[in-house]
Amino acid sequence: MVVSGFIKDTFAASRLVKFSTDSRFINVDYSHHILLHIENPNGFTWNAVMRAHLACGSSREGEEIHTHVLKLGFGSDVFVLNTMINMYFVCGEMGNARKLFEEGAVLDSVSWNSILAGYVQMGDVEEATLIFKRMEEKNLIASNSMIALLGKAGRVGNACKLFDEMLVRDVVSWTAMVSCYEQNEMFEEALVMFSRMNGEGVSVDEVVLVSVISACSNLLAVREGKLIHGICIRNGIESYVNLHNALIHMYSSCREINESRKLFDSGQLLDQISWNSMISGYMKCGSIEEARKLFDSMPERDVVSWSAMISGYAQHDRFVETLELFNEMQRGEVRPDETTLVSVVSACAHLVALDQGKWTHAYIKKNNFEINSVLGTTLIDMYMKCGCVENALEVFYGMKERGVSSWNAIIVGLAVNGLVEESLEKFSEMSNHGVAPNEITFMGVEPNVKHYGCMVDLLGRAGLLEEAEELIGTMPMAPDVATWGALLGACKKHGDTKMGERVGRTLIELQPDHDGFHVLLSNIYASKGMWEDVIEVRGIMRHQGVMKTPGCSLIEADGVVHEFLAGDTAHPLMKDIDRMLDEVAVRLKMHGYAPATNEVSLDIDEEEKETSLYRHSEKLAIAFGIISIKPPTPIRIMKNLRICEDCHAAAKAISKVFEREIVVRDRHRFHHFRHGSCSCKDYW
DNA sequence: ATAGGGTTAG
Repeated sequence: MVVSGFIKDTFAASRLVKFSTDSRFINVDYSHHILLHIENPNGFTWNAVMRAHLACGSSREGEEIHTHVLKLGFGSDVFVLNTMINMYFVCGEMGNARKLFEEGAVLDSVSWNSILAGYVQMGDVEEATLIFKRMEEKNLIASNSMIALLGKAGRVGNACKLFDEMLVRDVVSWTAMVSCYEQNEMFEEALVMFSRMNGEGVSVDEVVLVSVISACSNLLAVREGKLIHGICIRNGIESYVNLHNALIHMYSSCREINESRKLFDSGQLLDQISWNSMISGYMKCGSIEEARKLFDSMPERDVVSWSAMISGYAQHDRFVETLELFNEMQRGEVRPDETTLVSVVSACAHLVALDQGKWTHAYIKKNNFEINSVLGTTLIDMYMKCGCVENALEVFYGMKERGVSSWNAIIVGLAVNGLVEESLEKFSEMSNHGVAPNEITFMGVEPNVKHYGCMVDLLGRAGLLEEAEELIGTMPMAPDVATWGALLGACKKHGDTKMGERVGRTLIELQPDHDGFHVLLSNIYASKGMWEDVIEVRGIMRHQGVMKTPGCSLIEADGVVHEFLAGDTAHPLMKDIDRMLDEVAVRLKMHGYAPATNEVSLDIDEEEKETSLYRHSEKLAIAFGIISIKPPTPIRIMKNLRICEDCHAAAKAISKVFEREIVVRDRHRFHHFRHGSCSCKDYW
């Protein structure tokens, strides 16, 4: 369209500008061109021009026009003002937008909504909330956008409250709530919200349907999915392509891949996402060959199509095909991206294909791919599985951002490669970096609350009491008695009365009938001369009828199981055992081992301490073992509790001096003592 | 005329 001469009709000119911005041929220059030919541009015109700048995101030229607008006196046109606010925040200049807003002589509800929308789009909850609070009239649009913002910020409670307080709600308000739940992985609540919405007779649209179908996919709720599919059909919007794709995805997530295929075959409107969804659907359902057929027949393959196939092969342990397809991909036009490479590196890790792995790493570096948290973690895993600790560390140190998985990969990898100390070092480094460990951090096998217990114990023994307590605070499950017990023991050992008291009281609450914790707490008080507290704890014990159960060890000799209790003298061979204990003491002393007289026993009363030091059940059992179990059979002792520290020292000494192998099994693991050392160095 | 909600593929 050519504009010649001046346009007298301002309205027509403005429409022309608007056309240039609304049409697909957004063109700032063209709108300027028209502007030059307009005799009397009005607010409408300037607004249209501002919109052109808004659409192009060119704030510098926008500012020029802004100045011009002010000069001509259109600064007080509220439409122009609002569009300028909008333009500035689209260009990321909230400062300018805010300045306009605060200085604006005429503000209407749209101005308020616009400035609010700016902060909402930036995700700035604090500023948005301030603006929202300042609004005299909390209109529908502002409330809706606040709900969406709160949802994205994870503040579900605040979003609900706002929603409940609204006097008028429309489909957008409900959609904001549905998606608020969804984004916070509260999928059931999202469905409930949708059915409440239906109950109130609010008419649905494709936006809310797409959102709620996604909730069904996540819940694998195919029954509800089908109901919603029916709603789509009744509303005549089932062929809306996004909705169509969401349904295809929903059915394949629920393993009804044939339903997906029906939709796929019936769809007049298929896009790239439809094809890719179908392929990944087949992969998810294990129909690898069907996925391949579809892939081979695709009119156009993008990086997602390739990645879907490559990662599908990797997820089904078809690693050779993973690498083959990746090689085929490189012969074509489509470039892989970070996600593709994760699958490839992961396949290398499983195949322990170090050469291909190294090649892929080099490829990543050469092509300047960003080694993000996921890709870096996969590389670390690959190198660790191949035993290349140095390469893994190099990747680790080169990473900009490290998630908890990255730390896990390095901690577990080091441990698996036998570098236990380095692994533990990384563990404490992880805490220093403010990354909370998860279950996997505590080894690749059977991660559970016990691993926390071990780690708390380990940290506690090293005197890192605060770290140990912090670790308990980050546990994803409720800390059990053993975990708190480990920390209490550490408090006792390192003389932290304050923490010990806190932990001891927690424990007593948790398990009021446990004898050991009462005694331990009372011992902690006793060691600090806090006699009144000692008396109180002893009083609680008496009051609750808590009896101290003695420690117990079992040992088998000639097919007979012998039981020893701490302080127990009932065994028929007790005289021999006593004699042997004396001999043990003498021989140990001869070899320079000091008798453990200054060790305070953890589970024995103060007054019993003197007499029972050598009557710990394990020590009795060891003495008995030396008498009854002929070498070279190891002396095998079973403890139903954790073996205590002075016993451990004794076992080490005895294994050396008496040249006997001793195996103690507590409820966590086996402890082997040979030639004066223990197998589990990491533990003690 | 200007302001609000969403999702689907690796």
